[in-house]
Amino acid sequence: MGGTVSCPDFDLAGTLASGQVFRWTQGQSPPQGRRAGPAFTGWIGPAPVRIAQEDSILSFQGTSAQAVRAFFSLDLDLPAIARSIDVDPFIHAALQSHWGLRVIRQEPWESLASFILSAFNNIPRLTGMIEELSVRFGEKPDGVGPLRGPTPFAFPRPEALARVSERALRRCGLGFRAPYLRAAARSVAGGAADLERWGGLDDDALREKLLQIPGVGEKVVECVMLFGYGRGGAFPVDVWIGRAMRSGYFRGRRRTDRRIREFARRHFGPMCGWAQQFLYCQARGARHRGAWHHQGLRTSLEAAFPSGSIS
DNA sequence: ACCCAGGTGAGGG
DNA sequence: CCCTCACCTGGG
Repeated sequence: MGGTVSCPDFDLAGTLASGQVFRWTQGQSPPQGRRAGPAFTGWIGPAPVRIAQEDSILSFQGTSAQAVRAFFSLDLDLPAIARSIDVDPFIHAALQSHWGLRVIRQEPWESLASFILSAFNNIPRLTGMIEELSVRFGEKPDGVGPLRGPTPFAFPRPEALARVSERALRRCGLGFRAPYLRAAARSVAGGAADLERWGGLDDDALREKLLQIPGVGEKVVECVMLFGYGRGGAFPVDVWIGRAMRSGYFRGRRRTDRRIREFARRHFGPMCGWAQQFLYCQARGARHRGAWHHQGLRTSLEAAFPSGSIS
């Protein structure tokens, strides 16, 4: 299966690099075509996929156009979302710098597991852990031929991980996260956590349910809601967003994550999760450009968020 | 060698 | 509620 889909207001490379998903890699050779961008390989649900962008056209192999659209939220109107969250100079700058960024919708289980593993971790290591788990416990779909990515193994199903000992999980480098992931897998596999059915719940009910899963706290809940269930009103506050928000909206003063989240929901409205993604990339971009290594935190954030503070 | 990382859960104020 | 702290490892 393969084909093309139209993708206005979309930045494939930027979206895949924005810390929402951890199993996509840039392929070696761009597909034929003068203005084609690099090809990426990864997974959309159970299917290994290869995909490349040329202007406003996405060409892909391995899955359906509908799956591609859903995965990258191409069915949503980014300009409309942007207008709704474009309420101050900080977010405005972030929207401009990262135009085309979209919130990805991946499977709730993979999202849940990935963000459980993100605790007190860094992205390179997290990526390695997920890779290791997939190689050892993921299924290999039949007929993985021409579009084989880095790993011909799917992300492990909860049933598979539920059978694995904590010790074996630790051997994948999970450290103290091993019992958390194991407990979550057992909870899902055993039916106590019915991720599929929970898709029908409203935000508050879903939040409450997810929070009961072992190893899942407020931050992970928001990530799963945003990246796994497509809930635009979720607002994960990680260290990067925390810094950015304190700097931009609270004059650098301490605020609890909860307060930051509540402020963001009021301030940005029902699609605040998208604002989060843009601000996250903006804050992280400042670090990648070296700002935080060579200057103080405050000054670098001012570089990342060029206007004066509000609120 | 040394520091630190996209958090959670437990304990106490 | 809010604050503090320990926590497995391996990238940088």
